[in-house]
Amino acid sequence: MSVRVRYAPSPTGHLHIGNARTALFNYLFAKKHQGAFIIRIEDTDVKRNVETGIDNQLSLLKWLGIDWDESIDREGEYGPYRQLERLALYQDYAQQLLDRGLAYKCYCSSEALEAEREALKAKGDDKLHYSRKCLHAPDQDAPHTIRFKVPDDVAYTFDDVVKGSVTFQSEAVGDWVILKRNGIPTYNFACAVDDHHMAISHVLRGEDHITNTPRQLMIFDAFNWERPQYGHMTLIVNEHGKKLSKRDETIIQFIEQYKNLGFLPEALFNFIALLGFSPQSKEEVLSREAIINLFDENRLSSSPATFDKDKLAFINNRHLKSKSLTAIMALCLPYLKAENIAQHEDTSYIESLVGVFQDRLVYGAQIVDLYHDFFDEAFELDQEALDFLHSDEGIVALLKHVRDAIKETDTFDADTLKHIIKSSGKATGMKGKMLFMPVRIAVSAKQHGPDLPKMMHLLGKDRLIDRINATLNAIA
RNA sequence: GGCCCGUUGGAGAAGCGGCUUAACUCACCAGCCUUUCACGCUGGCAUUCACGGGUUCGAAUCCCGUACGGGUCACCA
Repeated sequence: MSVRVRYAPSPTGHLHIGNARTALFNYLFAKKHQGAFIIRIEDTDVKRNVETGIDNQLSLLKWLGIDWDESIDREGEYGPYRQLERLALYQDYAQQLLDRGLAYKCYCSSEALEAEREALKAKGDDKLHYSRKCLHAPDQDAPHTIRFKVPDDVAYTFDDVVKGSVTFQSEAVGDWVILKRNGIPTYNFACAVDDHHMAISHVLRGEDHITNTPRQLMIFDAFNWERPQYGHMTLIVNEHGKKLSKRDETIIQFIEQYKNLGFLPEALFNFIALLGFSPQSKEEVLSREAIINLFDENRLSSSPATFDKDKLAFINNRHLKSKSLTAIMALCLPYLKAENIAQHEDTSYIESLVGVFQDRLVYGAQIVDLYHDFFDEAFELDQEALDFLHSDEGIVALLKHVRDAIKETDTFDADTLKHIIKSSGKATGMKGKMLFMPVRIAVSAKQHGPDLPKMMHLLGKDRLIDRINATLNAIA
């Protein structure tokens, strides 16, 4: 049987990191097994469908570098790929179950069901299952749902690709709705019918779906269809071990936000691939090709994957470093323009600026923060900096020498500035750290930063002189 | 509460009964390099795998129990 996997998003909003991960692993699985990757749109919750939801998600998947073989924009022989266009199919199967006595019509109102559940809860009942009140109800011409009649005493066992053997007893599941009052199937029913009809061989999805699996198996068994193989990928959790919630503001969770911040798609691809999967490799910074080659579903982790922001930063930084200066300039330019820090014409300025920060840049938009950190007018020496400046008698003379040399120079570039620092050192007897560090502090107020002469060049002559004077005043 | 799943260093994470005196990565620290900073390179960083029992010649690895954490129980997907 050929490998066919699917990613089944609902068009309810933006591409979440967890969904991107599901899509990515299915894509990798298909690549590895020379199978087909299908995207099926699960739009059965008509109230929540968002008009542009799907186009937006698909374009972001493409941006990440995830491609598919069949979907709404690439019809294969298993279409349509949108569930609302397949309603007749589900209705037909629901009718078959009805005819065979494996399902029944339920005339209970939502309110009545809600009350029933509340009552059970109040009684302390563990199961909260539907009472089967309508199991033998006479056929009526009234609005109804169709419920699947869950068989008694059946153990649903499946060999999960990541969890191993998992069993659910049928008693754990109440008679569940397969067709809603509006004639649209519920998720579990549509999903099972489509997985069969689209010849899906493997279902890789998040662990939050694991309790849905017995319901879907019931449908496969009822029609005697061959079950696909399931694999439930571990949840992505935050640093406190909680499932990533879309409301959690401490973690950026939507792919679009990363794109807007100037993260690299290949870095995100890399990072997401490491969420619940660990390649047999000493290296964690990997290209898409390397990840495709290294992917192995047997190395999917069964313990929760922690979303590690530091790791993301590291990975993106490393991918960024391997880029050409031109590429990084292109990445940073929009942010610099938006802040009026630079314009298209200033290529040599942008080149110097980006070049100076290239090593430490984590994402494109960060260039603005780095710029402000080092070039803003605000210039304040903290206690640690002052202590350092007071640590040697010769520092005042050194700074004065540097300042005067800057004043007098006609050429103003990084090489000249480097030369000025060196000759000031010679003239005042300062060297090594005691030469560079006072100058660094006097022009940036910081003890860490980019290459000193280059940074000084970017600061400009006037600002250098002002800052050195301010420093001299501060330590006088 | 029922049912499912998980628990390895400051952080991520390998390991699937002897090759583990627990890989690799991040962070951190030290040294080298650079007349500074950063990059880079080298080295250091868990006598121990939630806890308690058991199986075994041998357990982080298997079994049972406890604790803790999480997921799920819709006419949502």
